Amino acid sequence: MTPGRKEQILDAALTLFAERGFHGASIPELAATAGIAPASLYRHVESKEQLVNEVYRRAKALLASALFSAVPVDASTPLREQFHHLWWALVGFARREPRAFAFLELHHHGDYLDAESRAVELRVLAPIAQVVERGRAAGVLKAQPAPALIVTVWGAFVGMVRAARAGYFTLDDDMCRAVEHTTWDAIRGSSP
Amino acid sequence: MTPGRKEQILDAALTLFAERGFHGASIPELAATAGIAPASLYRHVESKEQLVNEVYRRAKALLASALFSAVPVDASTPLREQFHHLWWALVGFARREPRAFAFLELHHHGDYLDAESRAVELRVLAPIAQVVERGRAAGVLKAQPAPALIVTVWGAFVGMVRAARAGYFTLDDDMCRAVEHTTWDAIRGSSP
Amino acid sequence: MTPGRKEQILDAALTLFAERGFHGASIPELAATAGIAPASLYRHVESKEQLVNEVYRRAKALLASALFSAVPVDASTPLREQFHHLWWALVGFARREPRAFAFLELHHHGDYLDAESRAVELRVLAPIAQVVERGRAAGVLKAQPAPALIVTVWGAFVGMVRAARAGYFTLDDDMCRAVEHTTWDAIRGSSP
Amino acid sequence: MTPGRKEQILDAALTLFAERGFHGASIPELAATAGIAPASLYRHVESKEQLVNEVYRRAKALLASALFSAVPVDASTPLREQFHHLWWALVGFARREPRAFAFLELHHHGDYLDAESRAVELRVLAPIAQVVERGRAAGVLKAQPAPALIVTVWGAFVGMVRAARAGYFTLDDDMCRAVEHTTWDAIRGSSP
DNA sequence: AATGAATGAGTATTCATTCAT
DNA sequence: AATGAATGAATACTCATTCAT
Repeated sequence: MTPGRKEQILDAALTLFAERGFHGASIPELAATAGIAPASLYRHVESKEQLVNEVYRRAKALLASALFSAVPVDASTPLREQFHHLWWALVGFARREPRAFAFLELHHHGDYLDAESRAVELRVLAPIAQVVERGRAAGVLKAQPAPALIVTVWGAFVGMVRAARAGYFTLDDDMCRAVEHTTWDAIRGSSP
Repeated sequence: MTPGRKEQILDAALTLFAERGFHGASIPELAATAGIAPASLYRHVESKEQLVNEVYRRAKALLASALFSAVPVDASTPLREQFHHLWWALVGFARREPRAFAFLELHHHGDYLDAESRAVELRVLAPIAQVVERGRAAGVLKAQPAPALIVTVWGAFVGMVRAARAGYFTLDDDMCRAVEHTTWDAIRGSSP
Repeated sequence: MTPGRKEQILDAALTLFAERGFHGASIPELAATAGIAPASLYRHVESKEQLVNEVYRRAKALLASALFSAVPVDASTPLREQFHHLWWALVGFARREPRAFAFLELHHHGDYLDAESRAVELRVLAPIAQVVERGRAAGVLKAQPAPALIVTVWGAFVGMVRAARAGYFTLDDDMCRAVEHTTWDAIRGSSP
Repeated sequence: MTPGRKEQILDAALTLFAERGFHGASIPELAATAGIAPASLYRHVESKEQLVNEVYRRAKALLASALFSAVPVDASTPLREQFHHLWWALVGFARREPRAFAFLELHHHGDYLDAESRAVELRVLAPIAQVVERGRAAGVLKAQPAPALIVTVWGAFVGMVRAARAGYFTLDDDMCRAVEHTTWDAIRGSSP
């Protein structure tokens, strides 16, 4: 009946799983956070495992759409600019959906994730990989293996968000710009 | 009597906690992995919480010693060289103690960590911070805020190790060298 | 649903706690006696400690009501008659609720009793104390300190019930009358 | 070796069993209180059950000897005087061995007591019964059934000690005398 | 659609006891 | 004689899940 019930459940699950992990969040807690009885939860969800997987796919989809929307259809856009779009798309995501971001970080492993959930993993980095490949081909990026470049970008970004969440600093524009700068220098080629 | 009992337990705990997290690893499993009965575990450990904390402190100590040993006493060493030492000390640690590395990544949050365990957190990054500060002062590194530089280095490193663990590539010398390269370019100053 | 569930549990607890004491009665036993699964017990009770305390308060309330109902509102009733009422009210209680009586005897100490439970203790002897005080004031009872009189009455009564329970005799009217007689002589003044 | 070892154990057991009951006192606690290791306890004692039984018999023996010594060999002693001896022998025991007294009260039931322990029960009240019987025969005591008289005396005494232990008053000479007085009046015949 | 009641399987932890030293 | 180490069985309690209503 209540149209948002499922939404409430997924939202509660996102929060609790992100905070305490899969095994640390119990069904009674999840139900209580969602404002319903434990038994009622099973009207909307098949099992705890199915629930994490659903949350996982949602979070990934959110991240993926943030990323895809950042890569311009027009391939002629200068790479530096593309990188800039990508970077701030990521920042936007981390700011808008901090719980989803934290959840994804904590759950990209785990026996409880099914095959389909794991599959999403790779697809998500595709936009980054695509930009990188194009840049390498055009000689604008370093000649290093693509994975080295990707890992540097993604790692620096995650490190920045984590540090902010841990309280070392706030995720303000200045900081994001600073790390965008270091990260771009990390991957760009040496030619002017 | 068996001198290695405690060691066995801490070892088993390191493995299981790293693989499944605190709540995902049960006492029966921990005991079985250590090759003893659940009840026997309590002759060596006060509680499950005390056990994670002990494992946590050990892992941090291992990481800390790897880092400290990498910073040369002689401050006149060129910074690029210092960075090189640091980088490969980290690589050495991640290779030698992959479980400790994974454990630390997964457990730097968590209600079950006591005050003392959390305190170690900051002390560990001190050597990196120290090198970075010196470099900034000398104009060898970028003028960006130190945290931005540190986060880039540490993030890229963690990203690399994680990606390797996830199976995207192996943590071989070539890959480590490649990311060392990108990372150095990320933080070094623009002067020749 | 089953409306008597809680009742069944409290009843089972009364029996087992009275027979074996708090530590001697286990949750599985309590649940089995109540005809439910151990886990189900916790839908009705918060913890074992809360359960004893609930049983304790119920038993005390039963005893208290038996006693209060025995003291006539009309203070002009001759004291011998009042004592008679009191005595047979006690006998009635011990006969009707032998388990409650046994339980109270065994549990008026114990760390597991909370502050509120202990508080009931004193209130219960109030009716006896009241009768005794009135009698002393009127010179119908001995001039001995009230506690000496109260303790004699209550002690003789408890002794009688205990001996009956131990099988030395049955708690029949003759025996109760006999001890009523001795006890009255114990406290009554020497005047005709 | 240490000659008093067994004594220490029995003493610790007396204390703990009296305070917390059989099931409430654990072997580790008993051993700790006795100042030895749990395993060492089993050098001196066969099992926890055997230990309670041993403590039980000791306590009963202590009480029995207090009572027996109070009944004068000379049967011609006036009964009031004999009662007086008996009463103060009991008082002496309750004061000298408060733990033994408390222990006996708490443990005269219990599955863990073996046949022999239970047997002691009856023998102990024999001296009281003997005095009572003699008094009834001589017409100095009430004509009520002997058990009624015994139960009154013993019950009032136990009630007094319990109340003192519960903190309602101290077991001083005045109080003991007062209750001796009420109790004697309870059982003595009506003749001058 | 929602839930109170119920429970088998599991949780961390303790206990009484044995045994090698 | 004494004990550290070990453990099977038990303890109080929680969980994920089902089902009747």
